[in-house]
Amino acid sequence: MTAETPSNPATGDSGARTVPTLEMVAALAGVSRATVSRVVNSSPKVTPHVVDAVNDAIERLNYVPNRAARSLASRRTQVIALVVPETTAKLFSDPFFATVAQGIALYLSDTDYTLNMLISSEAKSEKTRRYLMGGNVDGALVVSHHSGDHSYSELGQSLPVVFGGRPLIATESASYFVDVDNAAGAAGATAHLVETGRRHIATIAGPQDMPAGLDRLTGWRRTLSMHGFDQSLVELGDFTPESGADAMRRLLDRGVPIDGVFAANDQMAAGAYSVIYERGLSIPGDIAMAGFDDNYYGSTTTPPLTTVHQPSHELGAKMAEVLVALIEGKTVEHVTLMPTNLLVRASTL
Amino acid sequence: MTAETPSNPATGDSGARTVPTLEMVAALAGVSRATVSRVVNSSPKVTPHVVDAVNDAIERLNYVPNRAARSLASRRTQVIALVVPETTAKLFSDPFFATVAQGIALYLSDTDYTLNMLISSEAKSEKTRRYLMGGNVDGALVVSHHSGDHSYSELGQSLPVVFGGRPLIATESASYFVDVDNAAGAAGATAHLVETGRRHIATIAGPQDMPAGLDRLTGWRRTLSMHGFDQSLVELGDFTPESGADAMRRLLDRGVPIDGVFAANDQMAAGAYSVIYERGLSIPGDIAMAGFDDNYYGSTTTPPLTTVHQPSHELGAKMAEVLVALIEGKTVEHVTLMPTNLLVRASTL
DNA sequence: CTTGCATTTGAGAGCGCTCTCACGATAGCC
DNA sequence: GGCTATCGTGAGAGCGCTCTCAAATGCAAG
Repeated sequence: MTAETPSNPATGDSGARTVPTLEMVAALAGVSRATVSRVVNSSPKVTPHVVDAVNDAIERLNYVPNRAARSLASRRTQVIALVVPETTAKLFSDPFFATVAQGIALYLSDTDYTLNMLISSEAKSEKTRRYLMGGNVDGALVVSHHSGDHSYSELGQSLPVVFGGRPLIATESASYFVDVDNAAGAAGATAHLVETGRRHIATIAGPQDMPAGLDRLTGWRRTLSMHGFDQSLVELGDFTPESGADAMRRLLDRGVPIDGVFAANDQMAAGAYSVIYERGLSIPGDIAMAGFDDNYYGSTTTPPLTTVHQPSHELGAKMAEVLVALIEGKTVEHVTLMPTNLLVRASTL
Repeated sequence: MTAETPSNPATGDSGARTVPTLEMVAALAGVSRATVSRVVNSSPKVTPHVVDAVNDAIERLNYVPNRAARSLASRRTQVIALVVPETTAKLFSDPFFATVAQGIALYLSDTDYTLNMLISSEAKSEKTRRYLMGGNVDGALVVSHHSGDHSYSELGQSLPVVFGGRPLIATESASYFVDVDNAAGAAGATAHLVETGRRHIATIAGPQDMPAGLDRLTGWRRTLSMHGFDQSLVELGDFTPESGADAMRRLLDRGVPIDGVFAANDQMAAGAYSVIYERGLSIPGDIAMAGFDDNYYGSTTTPPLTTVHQPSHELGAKMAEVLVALIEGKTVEHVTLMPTNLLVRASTL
């Protein structure tokens, strides 16, 4: 309405609405700063009657603790960094990642921690590292699809760090991570295929240099070996629909019977669909299909794809939970695997 | 490797790796604290030779300014909040939103500002408001699909706030927002249909209580009226594929000639596709289709959908840019519209 | 009624930084 | 050469909070 000054209250112009301080609350409540501090931090040793008086003053002044001052004095920042390597950020539109981030944010909104999201490009990784090490955060969460981004793994030695997704090489024993139980999910999906009567079950596996690709293949093998079935029907893809189609083509070209396929993700399964139809085969009549991820690709195929749902939201929440526990000095498991659940749809009858 | 203590350096146990302070840098460089501060903040009035000495000391100690102390002393937090109403967060997997967030983060990574992401549920909106007003952030960005979430609009009076997406009622003159130029994008897509020879152009509009729905319809009208074409071929949808299919069905049931359709988003366009094929019509032979959003739905149809691409990444960056300008006391436009660009694909020849 | 102990409260010293102000040094001027 | 500007630098006072430590209070026991 007026000029452009009111839009910048930081300047402290106009009414000079001073933000209330601990001091002011103390004065109003007729106690000392220390006591107010105790109430604010819910220390047990304060007389109930005093607590009320202080809370009343806080309410009246609409007091909010100043984070900076608190953190300076307590040497705790109450800030958690969410580090997103830029390579992953490119895939930010990836629903999986976005949902993980959401889970993290939601979990933290119930705590006193604040989420600091930072995208670290290759070029500025040194800046990021410095920021993290400079005592500006209490801990860090690193979410990444690429295990190569574990250049941040060394961070774990001087700052609590929790990774989303397990590193390819688990030798970095000092680090903490939360991941989806890929192997169990894949084993479950494969078991479901077996239960529906399939006996010649192939898999379109993911890249074997990615934990998700590796573990899902392992899960498939686990179920097959449990039943003594043939484990030779493996073709690799790179998680794209095209690679799924190619892999399916190679599988069918083998000329051996195939009545079920477990694809390591929904994209590849969707790719496989087109090839199956090309060959005049039906789903699930001739071949039952199961995928992994539970995303748009699987839900829009005809018939809808049976798939392994990942608890991405819960994964994020768990990451945050583990980190907070770590920061607060509790002992926690280095590895946490989140259970998946099978979403049975028409592609497996 | 050892116990679980080393994983929590915050405790300050073990080697007690003290974080270097300004004081230490000053001592090492043989100058006063004030001078180091000047160098760190690149004040112009420091002798070059001294600057070097200080930078040298900073390098040697691996010094990083303590954010809390700095913010306490300067009364600036260098923190920008990204407020995501929970209703929007539910749609976090929405690529549009995720990309906007990414644009914001990326822009800020080049500044001295830090991004604080917070999801505010209805229940905790008071907590969020307090946090924002409590001097913990220098400004806030509010991203939301629902104009109803502008309960945060009042924030603008005491804190610099920039909204992503324009509010439905623009009377809140004091607020700043950045939006995609929906009307221009829609007008452009429609103009493209005209250019390819279409004369009977319908539209599947979005909800008229959402700015995006409203403005895209306006854009369609603008182009048609410019050419003196019939503007009666309007059916409303709610941005879902199903609603698009229904709207298309209603349009075709009118029994009047239609040779082009502008759908207010790709999802509805995809829904319309199925109905068009059901009726034995071809795309673009009988009917040319254009959408809006440029997402997965449009790119996977057959033929691929001509659509309006939104600069979501740039939108986020612009929001951050406007907010930073605002914080720094500069005068900026209240309204910023980001240009869209038309992605011509096979659905319009 | 005094002594001792537990428990609540207050005083005060920082946390690491910014920023005002005053100082000494250099430069420019008549 | 003495005078006033100009400039770079340092001293020191906080910013709002936490936390230690001591004082004050209350209460049970002697």
